[in-house]
Amino acid sequence: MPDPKSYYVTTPIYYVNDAPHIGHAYTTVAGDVLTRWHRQRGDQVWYLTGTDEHGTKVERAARDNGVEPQQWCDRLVETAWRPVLETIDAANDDFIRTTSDRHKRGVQRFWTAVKETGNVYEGEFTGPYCVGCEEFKRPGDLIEKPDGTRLCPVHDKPVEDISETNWFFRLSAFTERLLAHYEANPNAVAPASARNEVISFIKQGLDDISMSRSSVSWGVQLPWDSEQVVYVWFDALLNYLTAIGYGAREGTLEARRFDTTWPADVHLVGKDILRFHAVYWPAMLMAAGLPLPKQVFAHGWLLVGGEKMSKTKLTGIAPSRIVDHFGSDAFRYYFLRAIHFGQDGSFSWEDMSIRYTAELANGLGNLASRATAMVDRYRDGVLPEPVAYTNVDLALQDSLVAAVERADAAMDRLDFAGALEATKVFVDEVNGYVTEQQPWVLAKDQADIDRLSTVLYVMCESLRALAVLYNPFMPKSMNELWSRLGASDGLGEIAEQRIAATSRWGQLPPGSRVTKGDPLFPRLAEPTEDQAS
RNA sequence: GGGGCGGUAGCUCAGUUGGUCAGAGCGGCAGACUCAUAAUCUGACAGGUCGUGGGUUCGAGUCCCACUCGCCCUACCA
Repeated sequence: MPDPKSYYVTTPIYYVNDAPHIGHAYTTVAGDVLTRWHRQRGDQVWYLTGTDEHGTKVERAARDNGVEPQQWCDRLVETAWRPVLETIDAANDDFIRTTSDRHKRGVQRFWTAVKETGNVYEGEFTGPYCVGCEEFKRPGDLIEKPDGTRLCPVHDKPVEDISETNWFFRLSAFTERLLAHYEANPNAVAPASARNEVISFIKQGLDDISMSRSSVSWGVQLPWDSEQVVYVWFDALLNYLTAIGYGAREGTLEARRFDTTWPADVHLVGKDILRFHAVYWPAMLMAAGLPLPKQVFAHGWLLVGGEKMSKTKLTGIAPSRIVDHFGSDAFRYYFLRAIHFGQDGSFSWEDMSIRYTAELANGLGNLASRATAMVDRYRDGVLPEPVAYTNVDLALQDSLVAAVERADAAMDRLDFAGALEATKVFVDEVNGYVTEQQPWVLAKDQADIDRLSTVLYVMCESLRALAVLYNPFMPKSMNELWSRLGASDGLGEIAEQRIAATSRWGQLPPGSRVTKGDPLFPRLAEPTEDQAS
């Protein structure tokens, strides 16, 4: 029997030379939540992230610091990039580095194969070149003087048009096929705004694009031309293939992985690199005769003070700054809850603080406290058996069914905010239920003992479902909640709970040991000026 | 220059194919309650000429045109 196809999600590989900021973490968290959700659907999942390590900037930075580029990359990966994954609690299955042997081999195989199809040819590249930067500039970056001369924005000196002999990828040959692909697969680029942008770009007509550089040395050498390296994008994009065993010998474990993993189900990308993923990348795959990714999803920017974060403006915020204060779960929750995936969203400490307090501390966390404290106080921590469900109880169960359906449907659209909204509605309903049923009043009258049992059970069983639904978003605290409910004895690990079964009522076994503890999401002091600056 | 997206209550934003669509959350105001993290719940409370100006239509945040403001892409920053 063939292995099932894995649900394969990727993040962009991050450029090592940048300092990791919450924008990078945002993408990684989204992929992590998505894959955890799919694991709880029972899917086979493969989640990939990694680093992009080639190019002039890296080489120059290494030399400036007096080390070899490889050492420079090793250091950045180990001290900066891998730790971020820990910080945000990402459970990626693999981490690909473009300087790894498996990647470089794969890149060379890929381009050799494409060259054999006739889609790579030798040509002349001409562009504005800045001697100071030692690199070609993008025409749009140049400062145009009234007399027509163009200046490098960095060195404020005139650029000159320089030609070099490069190898070109015959992108133009794929224009029609790309359009046909996107017409036949409207979800292949999402959201709709991104699709529009891609399609109108393709319709303008595509030019062949240079896929090698002779002026750069820190890169993957062309197998057929030792003077040139692969242009970084046409090296970097291939990580999605090389990481899962592209080009491995048939019969090997790697080859099997490739067969059961490719094509990717979702490439998560920032909207700035949409074109590479939705135009060049599928064209490359077409040239190589490989299946196309099912979807490229372009998310928006995190804005700070209304502006895109940037290193040069020093508005980049390290994930640990936020995680140290709020914790990784709140980090994961906040960015996916407050911002509609696909759109830009503003981050501010104040907004995060407000939402944390309202939704996690006062909403979900407090609900958990009320439930566990009452079972502890009224029943010595032993979950009672429900006696008779009233219409109110049954209505709440219906609400749960609706919440699970809404959340699961939202996740299909990568609508994280929608999934969290649907779940939060249920939290509010349970809080309302508790207030109306007044178990503290029932506890005062022996005649209400059965009713109290039922209400307490409904509260805890509701929390059981909430823990499952929130687990992909907030694995640490939901695991804690799971154990406070005493759920693992009867139900097993929380990560093993299936989304589809979440709304089936009555899973938490009566008799479970319920324990109260410190608040799941303690109220926090306002972030200090120092933290917020 | 070309292309794309956005401008809806004080704040952050939802609003499928045009007709209870003028909404949610937060904040504000009023009340209830005390199990809980000074948390929770209720309100048939307050708050918007849905960027501007035209147009199509019996009827438009919702379609068309123009304008304006903001953001993004246009060969290596999520």
